[in-house]
Amino acid sequence: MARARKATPGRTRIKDVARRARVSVGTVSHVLSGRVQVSDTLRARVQKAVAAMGYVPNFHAQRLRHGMSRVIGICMPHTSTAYLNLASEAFEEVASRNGYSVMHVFSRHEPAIELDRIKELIHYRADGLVLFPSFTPGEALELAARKEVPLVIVDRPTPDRRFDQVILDNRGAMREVVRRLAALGHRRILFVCQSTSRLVTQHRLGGLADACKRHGVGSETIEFQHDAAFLRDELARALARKRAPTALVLSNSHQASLALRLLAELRVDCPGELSVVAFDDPEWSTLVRPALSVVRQPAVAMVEAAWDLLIQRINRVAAPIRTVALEATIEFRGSVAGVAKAADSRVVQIGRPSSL
Amino acid sequence: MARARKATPGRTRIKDVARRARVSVGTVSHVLSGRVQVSDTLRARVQKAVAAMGYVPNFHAQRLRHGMSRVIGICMPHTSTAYLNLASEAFEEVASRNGYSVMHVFSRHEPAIELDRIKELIHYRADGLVLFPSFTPGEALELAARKEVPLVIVDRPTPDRRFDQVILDNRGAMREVVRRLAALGHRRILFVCQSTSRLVTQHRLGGLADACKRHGVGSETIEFQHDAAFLRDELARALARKRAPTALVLSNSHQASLALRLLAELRVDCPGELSVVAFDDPEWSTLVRPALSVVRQPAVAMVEAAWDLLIQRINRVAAPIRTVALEATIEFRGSVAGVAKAADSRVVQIGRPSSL
DNA sequence: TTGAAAGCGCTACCAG
DNA sequence: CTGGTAGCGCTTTCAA
Repeated sequence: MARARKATPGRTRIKDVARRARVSVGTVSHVLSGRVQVSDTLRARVQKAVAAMGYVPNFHAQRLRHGMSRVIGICMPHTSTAYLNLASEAFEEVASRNGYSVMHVFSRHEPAIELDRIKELIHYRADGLVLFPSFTPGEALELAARKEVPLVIVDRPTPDRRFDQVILDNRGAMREVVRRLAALGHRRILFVCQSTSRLVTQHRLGGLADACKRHGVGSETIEFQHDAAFLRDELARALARKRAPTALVLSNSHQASLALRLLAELRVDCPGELSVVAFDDPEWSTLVRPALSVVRQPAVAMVEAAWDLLIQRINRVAAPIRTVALEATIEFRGSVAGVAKAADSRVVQIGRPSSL
Repeated sequence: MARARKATPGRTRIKDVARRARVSVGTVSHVLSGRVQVSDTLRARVQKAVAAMGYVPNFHAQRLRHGMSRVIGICMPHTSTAYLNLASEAFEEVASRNGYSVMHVFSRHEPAIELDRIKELIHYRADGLVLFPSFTPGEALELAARKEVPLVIVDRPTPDRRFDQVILDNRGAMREVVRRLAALGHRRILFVCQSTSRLVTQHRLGGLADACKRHGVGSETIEFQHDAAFLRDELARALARKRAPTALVLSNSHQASLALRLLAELRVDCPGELSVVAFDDPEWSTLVRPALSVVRQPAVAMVEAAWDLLIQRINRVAAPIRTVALEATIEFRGSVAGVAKAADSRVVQIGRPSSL
């Protein structure tokens, strides 16, 4: 390693192509970019040389030259849910279709890692950023704002007025869930959430309150801070009561899988005694019996909306900060049953029979 | 857009830092890299300026200068299985720990997309590539070989002697599965695979044959080419026979979920009539009843092995081409039961009782 | 210890 | 239409 590697060894440079085609580097560049007319003769020569040598322009030189990287950074907690998966693939797809590449990083729900990864993305000079934020993305957002990197927040509503956002219409989704449960005769709904301090939870609670009032349904909330034992006890307590809830709404698939386990332990019959609905749409929702009823986020549509917003920012389209809220798809399956009006708390199977 | 954007607007350059610190750009660079001694006075001035201006070096300029990108590309079919997820996150983690960034692309099992993505990665001048190959990664591999980009193949054994590989010890895993089934009294095993032409299937078939011979077990194979109806018929036929198989081994979680459905349709009792084991370890394996028995790939270890191999290639460590085969973890759960010796095909529950 | 300057590979300007 | 060349921001050599 005598002196700094002269060029990347073995890779052809534009100069080599030019020499071989007996033209100037400028001409090669013109042919390649197509932005300047070149005579057929020379163009043919250049193209032959390019093909023969398998020439691929040096990305870093190109980017250094014109300031944009044509790379979009995307940061999400992980990809171990169907939803994030779908989002991640859809994003790669739309980016690729538009001539962009994607740089993908994971924050693992850790604000510190998130900040670190966003830094990395900025360092790499991503033209724009898509962030599925952690619970406290403050620093990362601050950084993006300071660096003036276009960024759009997806998935988790965030109280930050500097960035475009794409979120689920949580309030509307919750209203609709309650409406449909009420229509099935449910009159007491139990809602489990991580923490009421989150904006997403507040939106859902808002929808819950709205709809409960309208349909004459009672509701209660368990704030479950990752504490399985606590959830178990609260669940047991709520269900043991005289006028126990007949429907349970869970905030995500993790809670759903936990709750299903707990209900089994507690020997609570689902949907006989308790109907269950969960936000998120885990892969296994149709594999368990009874099949889990879900509130599904429109992952692809959300990502496409995010793309549009981001591209506009990147292209410096003047526009006020926007928040796009998309509608959820609600799918009631075996885990939800109707409650007979007459005999209070008597439950009637409504999903298709458990043919598995 | 009068003339080509002069520099990235708003971003500080090393020149600005130098001016502010009243030193030359060389000195700033020296301070930043730490590779050249700088007096305390100047170093302090530079550091202050850097901090004050929030200076971050231009990545592309750095890379252009010294030829390596410190970016590793990773290409996998998707991330919608727990295994690929884990692998993807583990890889990001190990890369980050080693000062590399990861560029993540998905091939969707399409050789054409795979080739395209690998091209992209090479275009970005990734220092190295990790490939979870499609079934026919030939062209992509050819490209990497031609461009002399270090690449390691992970997950799916590939008949290509130019690259390091990290794979599961499929032969060993299959042997062990059979050994354990045999120990439980199973004497006829049914193996379902996608296509016997695949190397991974051949390895597994090899292990199956070995172990069947050793333990006096009979085996048969269904080659299932994504044809659910065909699988259903074959399954029905096999199970209707006089000496029907008592254990079913599936090649992946997709097959597993399909097979579970089909067995239910066919009213086959699992594990009563048929024990079921699947390669892969889907998230839902412990959520279904009976819990699915699995052969789990050591995702993290595989990725770490891949990293080591790759880094050595990147650093031009001379070494012969290596294939690292790692051991699987086999977990028998409710879906596997013992077969009583006396009454042929009489099955005994051995998993923990179906508490759910 | 410091600074000046060459040059990484490319694009785009401008002169011919 | 074509070619020469400046310069993107940085690192590293070399001379002071």
